[in-house]
Amino acid sequence: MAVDPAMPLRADAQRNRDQIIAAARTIFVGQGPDTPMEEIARAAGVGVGTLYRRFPDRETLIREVARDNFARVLAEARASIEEEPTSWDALVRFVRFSRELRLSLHLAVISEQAGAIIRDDPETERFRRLLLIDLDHMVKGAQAEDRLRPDVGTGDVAMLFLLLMRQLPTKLTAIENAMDRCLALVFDSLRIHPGHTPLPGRPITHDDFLR
Amino acid sequence: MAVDPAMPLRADAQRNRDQIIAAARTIFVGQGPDTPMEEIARAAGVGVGTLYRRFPDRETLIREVARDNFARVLAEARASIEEEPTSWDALVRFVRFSRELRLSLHLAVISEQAGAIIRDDPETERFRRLLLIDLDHMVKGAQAEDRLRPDVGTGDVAMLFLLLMRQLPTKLTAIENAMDRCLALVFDSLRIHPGHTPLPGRPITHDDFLR
Amino acid sequence: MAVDPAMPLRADAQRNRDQIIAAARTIFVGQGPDTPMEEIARAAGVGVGTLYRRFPDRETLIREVARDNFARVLAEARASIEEEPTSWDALVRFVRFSRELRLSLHLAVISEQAGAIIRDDPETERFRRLLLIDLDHMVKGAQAEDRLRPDVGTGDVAMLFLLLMRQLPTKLTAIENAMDRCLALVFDSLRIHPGHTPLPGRPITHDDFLR
Amino acid sequence: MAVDPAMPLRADAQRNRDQIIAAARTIFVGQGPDTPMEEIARAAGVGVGTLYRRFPDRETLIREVARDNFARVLAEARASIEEEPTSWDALVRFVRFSRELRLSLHLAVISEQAGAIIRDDPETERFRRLLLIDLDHMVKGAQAEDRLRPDVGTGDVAMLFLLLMRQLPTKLTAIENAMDRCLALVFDSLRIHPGHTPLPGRPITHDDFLR
DNA sequence: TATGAATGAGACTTCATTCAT
DNA sequence: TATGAATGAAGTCTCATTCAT
Repeated sequence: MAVDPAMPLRADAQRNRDQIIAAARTIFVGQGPDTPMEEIARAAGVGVGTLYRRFPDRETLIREVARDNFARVLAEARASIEEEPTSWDALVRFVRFSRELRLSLHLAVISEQAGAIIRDDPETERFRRLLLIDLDHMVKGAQAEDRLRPDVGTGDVAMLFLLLMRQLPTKLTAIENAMDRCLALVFDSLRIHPGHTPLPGRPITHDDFLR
Repeated sequence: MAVDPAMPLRADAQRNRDQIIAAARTIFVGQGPDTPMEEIARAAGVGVGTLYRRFPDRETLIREVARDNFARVLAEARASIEEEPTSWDALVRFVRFSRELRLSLHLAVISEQAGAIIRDDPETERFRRLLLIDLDHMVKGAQAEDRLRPDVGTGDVAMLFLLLMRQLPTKLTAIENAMDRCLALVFDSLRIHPGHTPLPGRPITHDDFLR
Repeated sequence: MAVDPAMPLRADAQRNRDQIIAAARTIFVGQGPDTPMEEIARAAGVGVGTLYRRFPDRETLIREVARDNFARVLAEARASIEEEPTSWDALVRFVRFSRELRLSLHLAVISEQAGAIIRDDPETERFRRLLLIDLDHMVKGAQAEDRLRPDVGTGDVAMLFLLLMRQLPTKLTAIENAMDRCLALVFDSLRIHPGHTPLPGRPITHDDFLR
Repeated sequence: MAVDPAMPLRADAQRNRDQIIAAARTIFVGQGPDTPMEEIARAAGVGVGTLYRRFPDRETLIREVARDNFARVLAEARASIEEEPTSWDALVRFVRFSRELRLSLHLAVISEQAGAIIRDDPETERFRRLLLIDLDHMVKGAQAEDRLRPDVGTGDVAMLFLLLMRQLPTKLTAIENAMDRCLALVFDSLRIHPGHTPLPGRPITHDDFLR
């Protein structure tokens, strides 16, 4: 009766699972992680029973959606590193395009409960570590390239972009270019240039972020 | 049954009202606007009945908390303008210290429902306009002082700080100085200095923000 | 603290009491006996506190309104007997004009709870007995006058008019003459005339109605 | 979430639905339409959840019970017409046996709210029209048979029986034959006989009843 | 004494989860 | 196995009654 996680799902079951995750992602973004399970099931085109067979409770569903999302972000990070000519470029691309990140962050922030679920999940934790390693790679690389100011740490960058990933009210999103300009400004502050002011304290490092 | 807003409340009723708003503020920050009304009442030291007599439904409570909060932020903006020697200093102080703003933003973002309530409230809308006028004043002033780069508009600044006001997971908040460093970085990007890169598009103005 | 029923109320207190009964009567007719006490108080132009000082609970209020109403009906019955030339005329007038009766009946029927309160009240019971005596007087008199068919008892008449007293939906009330025609028809059936069909069973008497 | 009325219910669901309607009918008659939903559910042998799945709110439940009841009354009217030898007999049978009617009427009268629900329901309106057509048929037929006095309209008859359908306090119901005698009296007034008094106004017709 | 504020029990309704078909 | 029906706990809100001003 219990589902053996080792055995791969039958094709149709896998399709169901994917539909549910996709539907849940969309709905979580639009209405938050408290949306009735029945509504999620409906959006996925399955009955609640099927939803519960795949994900025994809401907690599990949230966790799986978060994992799935983190995996996509990680893939994007890796693609950026591999495909861009410099670390700085990789960093810029990664931040610019990883709007995907938003969902995980959104989930992690929007509800105490969902946040706790995500924080406590070892699998997500693993993704986070890997992601931070990649980010660290980009940051250190960009500093070696003399593009990124040397007095910031990977943690500083992570935190800054965490803030920038915020979901904004729909109305503001509509303002043309607004988000691009914000990113440009922030990148400008990270870029090496004469006359930048010293930052308080010490750099926040990669390690500071792992508890 | 309806509460006549014109007539001032009896002393004890006013005290209760204040306690409820204070309790709701705290709880909304910690657990979001979906917290059971009973819990809010308990935190305020009153019965649910009293909570409902003062605020006929959750919507009203959220709206009132948001109004109260916006009023505080506005007061801080004015104090900054009046008490700081330069517009740039006023801007820095306002952003640094207006952590209060966080709550309204949090509420406006954390739940579609709460966001809609706040957006649709004409009183909050009024606060928003006034606040934006003050911000406009600071921005224009700081540009006249040659401290703020001239290619940003009030809307750019508003948006940037909106993003930075984000509520972060508790763990990150704990990292010493992290937030200060982020703010410093962003201010650095706003400050006039040689070699800053041009921004895409045109400045987002004060007006862009008012729909 | 308890109210001594013997001591007559002060003038203003008596006025309050009357206002409350009048307001309650109107509201009970319009919205039934479950209307919030606060609304009744408002309609009477007093605070709830005052309402409760006069009538310790809803049950008491319902009882008092019913008593008041029965007293009016009884007065009408007596006036009919005294002022009309024949018993038959008295009966017709009493039934035609005692629309007041409707409220008590309405109350007694509209809610199980209100009905029980009224039935269990010895004072109302007393009124009922007196009223039935008067009705008996009219019925017997009208039979002696050879106007009312002899095979009906006072109980038959009471029951018939009880049914006719029914509160009708507003729409129907609006139909011109409709109620008058119904009453005329029924009176026609009571009047002595040739060829009326025998009734089943035995006459329902005055006593049948007193349990 | 919404129930598609087109698709027939699963066998068990239909059984539950029927039980709920039956239980609600009984309880509405006994205690009025304000009885706690939980009590209705208990009487039907289901959980509240089931009750709400089938009838999203009290309003819907009241409406459905009323529809069901009207449908039964209509069926009785038709059976009377088809099975009785004369229109007069049909009318007598219909009125005598349609005690079912009582519930709808009771509901329509006992509470302003319930009355409004029923009046506003187009389906019930439809039943009402059909019923009135059948009644019209009986009345006109009985007049053609020279059994029913010619100076009454279908509306008069409807109104008279509406009044007679009233729910009486339990105690009175217990009086043997009492109701039969009332009906007999009223039928007597409708029957053609010498010496009946003229009625005021003009006959209330079928059309008067349809607004 | 009159007022209207506070209380809390209880009714309504929703939805996570389980279970019969 | 997929479905959607049933359940009941939990949250929202109302209102009878009590109590402070």
